[in-house]
Amino acid sequence: MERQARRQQVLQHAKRIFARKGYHRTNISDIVARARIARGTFYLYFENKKELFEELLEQVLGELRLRIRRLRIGPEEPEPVEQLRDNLRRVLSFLITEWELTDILLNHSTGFDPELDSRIREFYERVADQIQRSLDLGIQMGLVRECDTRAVAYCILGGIKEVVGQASRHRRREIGRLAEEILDFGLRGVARPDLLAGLHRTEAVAAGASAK
Amino acid sequence: MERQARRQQVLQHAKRIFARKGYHRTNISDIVARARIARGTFYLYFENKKELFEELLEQVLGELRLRIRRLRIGPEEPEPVEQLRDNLRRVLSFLITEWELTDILLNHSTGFDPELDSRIREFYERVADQIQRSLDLGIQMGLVRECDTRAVAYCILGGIKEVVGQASRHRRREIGRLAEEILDFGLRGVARPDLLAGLHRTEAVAAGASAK
Amino acid sequence: MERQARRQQVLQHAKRIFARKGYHRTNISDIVARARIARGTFYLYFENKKELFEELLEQVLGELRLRIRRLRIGPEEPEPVEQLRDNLRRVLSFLITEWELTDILLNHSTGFDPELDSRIREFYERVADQIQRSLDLGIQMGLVRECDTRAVAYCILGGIKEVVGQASRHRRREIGRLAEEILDFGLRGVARPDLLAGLHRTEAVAAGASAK
Amino acid sequence: MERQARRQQVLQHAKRIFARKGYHRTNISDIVARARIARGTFYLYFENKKELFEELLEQVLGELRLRIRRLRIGPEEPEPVEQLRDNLRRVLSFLITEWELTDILLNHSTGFDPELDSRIREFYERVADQIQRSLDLGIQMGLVRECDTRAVAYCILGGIKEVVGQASRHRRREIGRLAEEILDFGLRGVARPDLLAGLHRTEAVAAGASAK
DNA sequence: GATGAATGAGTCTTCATTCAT
DNA sequence: GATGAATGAAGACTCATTCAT
Repeated sequence: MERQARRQQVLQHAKRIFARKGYHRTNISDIVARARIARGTFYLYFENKKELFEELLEQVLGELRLRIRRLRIGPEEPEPVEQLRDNLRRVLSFLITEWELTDILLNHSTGFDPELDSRIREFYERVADQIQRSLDLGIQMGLVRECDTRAVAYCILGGIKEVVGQASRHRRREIGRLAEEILDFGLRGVARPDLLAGLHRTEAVAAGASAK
Repeated sequence: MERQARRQQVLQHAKRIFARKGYHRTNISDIVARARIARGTFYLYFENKKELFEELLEQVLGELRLRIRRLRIGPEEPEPVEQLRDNLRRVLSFLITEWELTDILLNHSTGFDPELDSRIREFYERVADQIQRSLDLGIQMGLVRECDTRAVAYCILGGIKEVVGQASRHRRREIGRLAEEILDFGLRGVARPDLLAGLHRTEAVAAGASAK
Repeated sequence: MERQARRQQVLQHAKRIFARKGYHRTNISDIVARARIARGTFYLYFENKKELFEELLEQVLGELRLRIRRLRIGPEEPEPVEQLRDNLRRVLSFLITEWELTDILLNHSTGFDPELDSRIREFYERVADQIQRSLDLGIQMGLVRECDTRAVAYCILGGIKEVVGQASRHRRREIGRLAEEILDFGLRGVARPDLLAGLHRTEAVAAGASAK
Repeated sequence: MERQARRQQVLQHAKRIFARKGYHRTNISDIVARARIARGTFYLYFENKKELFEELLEQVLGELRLRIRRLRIGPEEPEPVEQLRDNLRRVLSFLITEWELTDILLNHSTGFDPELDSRIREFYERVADQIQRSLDLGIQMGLVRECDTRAVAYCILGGIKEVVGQASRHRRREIGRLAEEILDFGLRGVARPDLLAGLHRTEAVAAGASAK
């Protein structure tokens, strides 16, 4: 446990530096200087630089996986739109709190190790899958218009990534509003037009959705 | 002129390698081996590795700048939506043809040099600006619903990036359809709901738009 | 005394590891893990790694010194050949029992510390001296033919080292026979030819020798 | 070829240092300083330190293999003893000229790499095999007494190693005499006693041998 | 202009030893 | 006495860049 505490301490320091300088420009010297430990101490807790980095990456990916929940359908369950909103809020609030990790994930995690690259790619694929499934479901339920759900899923995923990236860069904190904005944009982008007519903002969609 | 030809030749080879291995894992040896020139020769044409990379980057950014045109409003000009569609098609067709450059831009260009990072960021900011301006204009013209145009601009930008990234990775070639899908999604996401009612797909929006 | 017991315990464990991996590839971690003590504890009992090694080395050298006795000449003393045989048996039986130490001495003790190197060299010189003295004595006594006794002493020493090395490597246990074989070979190599004529095997030499 | 020359130059310098300090205490800095090349240059010619060392080792082993020839029997061939003498002389003269390599082989080549260790062991096994075969042949021809030819082969091999080691250490140059002394000792050690009677020194043996 | 051998600063990593608890 | 976490000096290796030919 003590060991874990130490690891965490080093991880926290490393996180900051990686976020600022990226993987390659960060060297062991930077990390140990910042963490105020000796060179050798680092290697007591981590195999090497790459392992440390991977651990940070797994941290973000793990947290994100936890926060993205499948849509559940049932009488007891909240409206789909509500569930989407919750997902989005959970993800955004985590990413904006852990903006260093976000930055690492979005900007510094790619291109130096084929294995890591594919791990990240896979993660995004998984998320895109989930979005796509939701869209397909929406179509079945008559809430979503016909479209190339794969392409649209990527559009949505990309939109989220970009907004989050921007928000984390500028340390924006109005998560609620951002989530709403993204959701609104996304839902309108995919909703069946007749459900949107004459309505204003998201409530409209939600209302349309709840009209079943 | 001969000089330029030589530079281009080396750039082409480097492009491939950077796309496959990224900046750091690509070394001068790789490049000169592939370009069949001597190590020293490389430095006759390029200041250093970074300069070569920057040049490739400028190449994409330049091409993209050329292909993204401001919306022009006037009696002679095509419909705004048409102009957007043209922009999107020009960009996509370039990115998918030059998928190596796309890959470099989207996956390998960040995190190893602060200056490059900010150059890229700036480019994206500029694009986001343009999208935002279009949205603001749309609002003025009564075509676009009220929204946080900055956030939505990032959503749109991100969506395009992600779809393009996916497409370039899998060498997709159905640019026209992809452009349509993105456009459709984006327009619906921002259009005034009343303009969408009862309509199907993009033609609806276009119609609404032309109805002024 | 307790202290000595602890030292011995550690030494025994270290002995095994040194024999298997040699000085450089054996690290303190190996030793303390095997001896089930803490890293720091090691340094309570030994100055450092080198000292531990030296102690093992002194152990072999000391034992060998004890087991190699000078030839004594006198009416009460056994025949010279008998004394040689006893020396050889004592040495071989020790080396083969303590095959790890043997391995350390013969294969891993050289080349990493000038001081140790010269200590070992000196030991061998001393042994070579003793052999040479025996040969000189043999010449005086008319038992040994004229020869470069130094060179021959080295031959004998080298022969013993090699046979022992082989035997220890393969855990051979037929010490008596090996001793006999070496003795036989060595004695024949140095005996005055006229004493060997018409005789068979070592008994012959022994007989010739006892014939004075 | 130029490349080979350079390698050789570095090898020569490294040879000296390895002979003086052994493998582990020799570091790349020592070698490049001595060879007056840059750190990186070293790695243009050698994979790493170990590879360089192996090359030196292969050099000695290769040369020795060349110099140790099988006994050939036939009417045109020199006497077996003469062939042995030639082998011994060729080996000794090489080892004493290349005393650094000899030193490396005999004193510094063991215990830091399992693979190298076994390569050297194999070499010696091969030599021991050859000696043993000669002895077996000698027994068939009635020149050599019955004995444990394996053990005796090791005695002879060890004797040679020790004498050579001593000679190389003190830069002895009287190869001819040393060879004679070793040969004399060895032959007497193995010859059938009846062939030795009444004879003096090696000529006796040679004569006995040629008497068939 | 072209070449490619040479350079050496920069990094990671290991491991014997120390020392606060 | 015992512990084992921490230390940091030492050393191997890489690779962008230079320069004599």
